[in-house]
Amino acid sequence: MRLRDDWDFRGLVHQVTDETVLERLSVGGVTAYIGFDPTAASLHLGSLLQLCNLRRLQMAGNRPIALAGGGTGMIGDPSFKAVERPLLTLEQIEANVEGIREQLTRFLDFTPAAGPSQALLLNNASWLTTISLTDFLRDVGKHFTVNQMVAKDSVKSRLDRDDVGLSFTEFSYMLLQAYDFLRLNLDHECTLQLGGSDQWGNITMGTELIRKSAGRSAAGLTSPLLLRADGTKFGKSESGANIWLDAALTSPFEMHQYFLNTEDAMTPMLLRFFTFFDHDTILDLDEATKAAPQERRAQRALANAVVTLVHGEDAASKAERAGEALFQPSIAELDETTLLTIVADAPSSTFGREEFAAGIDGVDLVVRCTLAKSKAEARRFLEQGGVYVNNIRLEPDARVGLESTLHGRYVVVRRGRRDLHLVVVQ
RNA sequence: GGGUCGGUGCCCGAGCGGCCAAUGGGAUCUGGCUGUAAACCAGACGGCUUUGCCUACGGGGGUUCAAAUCCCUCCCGGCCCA
Repeated sequence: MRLRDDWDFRGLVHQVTDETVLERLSVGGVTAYIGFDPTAASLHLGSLLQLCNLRRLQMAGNRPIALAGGGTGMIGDPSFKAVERPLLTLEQIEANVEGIREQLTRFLDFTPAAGPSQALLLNNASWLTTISLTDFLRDVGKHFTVNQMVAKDSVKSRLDRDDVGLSFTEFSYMLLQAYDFLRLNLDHECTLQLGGSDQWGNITMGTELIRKSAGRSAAGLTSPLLLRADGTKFGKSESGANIWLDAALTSPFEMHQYFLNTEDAMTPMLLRFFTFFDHDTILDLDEATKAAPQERRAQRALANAVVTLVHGEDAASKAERAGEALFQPSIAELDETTLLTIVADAPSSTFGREEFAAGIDGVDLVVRCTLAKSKAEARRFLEQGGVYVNNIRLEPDARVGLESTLHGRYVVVRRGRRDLHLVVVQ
């Protein structure tokens, strides 16, 4: 399968600077890069598409470069951002880059075994923090006019607003990213930059700089922005939190559940973006959703594929089994080992046997399990019928005691559809 | 530095002396229907020792029986001028 046909099928291409890009990628031997912002110590689902794209590139015989934005992270990309962002400290950024490095290795082959398509991880701090201001203004700034910079869609909305402004610092960001591309082009023969469609403006600044200052040609390719059917941004949990790739921040179980709950309309797109299934498999799954949506075969395949990719096969099958058992009332009939496997990812807390024997008030139980932020909230959940003990709804004024324990010491407390907590009585 | 407009709960935004824990929208949460979806419907949405009390409308101070609302001052932001 040629990369070009594959990417067309999957709808991975939004814009390209020229039509030869996909052709060259299909042949192989191209060095291409994507930048990752070290705004946190872990990447989240927002970066998943770009990670997959780099992986696809490499599989087709090209060399991927993951560029950690240790230098640009100090400035902050204003593209399509509504407000100025707080600056991160150098120490924060360095720590974040370290965390991200680890995650990239799951997607890309950084070993010499990959030969000419061996992946590289670079940090733009190495050149951005050492170039002098005057050099930068002469060598980079001179090639652009403020007129064109102001006209960029990515900053236009900020300039048009009358309640917030755009600092010079953030405004300069696009020049830094352009310079990154130039450096990679000169030092690593990198001729292509990929990104989300919001990066188009920054990418073309780079290709322009390379043409003007080095007289070389370079290209850009953007992927569509991931939107949910209702137009909102993809990749946040129900509570608005990010779904992280770090298992310590988002358990494999949560991630699995997230994809399992994908609405039908989104599933075909996510299968194309985030899995490496062949086209027939994908078309079959599309068909399965139409024929028997309640079975959610496509969602299951998607969830398993993504969790396997990010956390490995073991974690994926564990997450799947946990989900199956969790929503059955038969939880009380599970043997101890199975039960513990299922709730392994859930947060847990320990209660003393004596206090538990006396019976715990429902409100206290929910608060101590951190399933509610306050007693008022806990009361609300109870009154609304949103608290379950061992999958059985807990009445508002009920107490929970030893008779509720499974195997003499476990109680599975659930808040709402899918917020779990394991109580261990000691 | 000068002028001017503004800073309200997660976000947007109304209120402009008491009827304000603060209209409305969004987000979120819980429930219902379903398929552990989507859409839709209903309810909730600062805290507590919960018919009451406490904390909150950028910070501090003041006027008043009473302030998110008036005054002073400081901080922060937008725009214009220098």
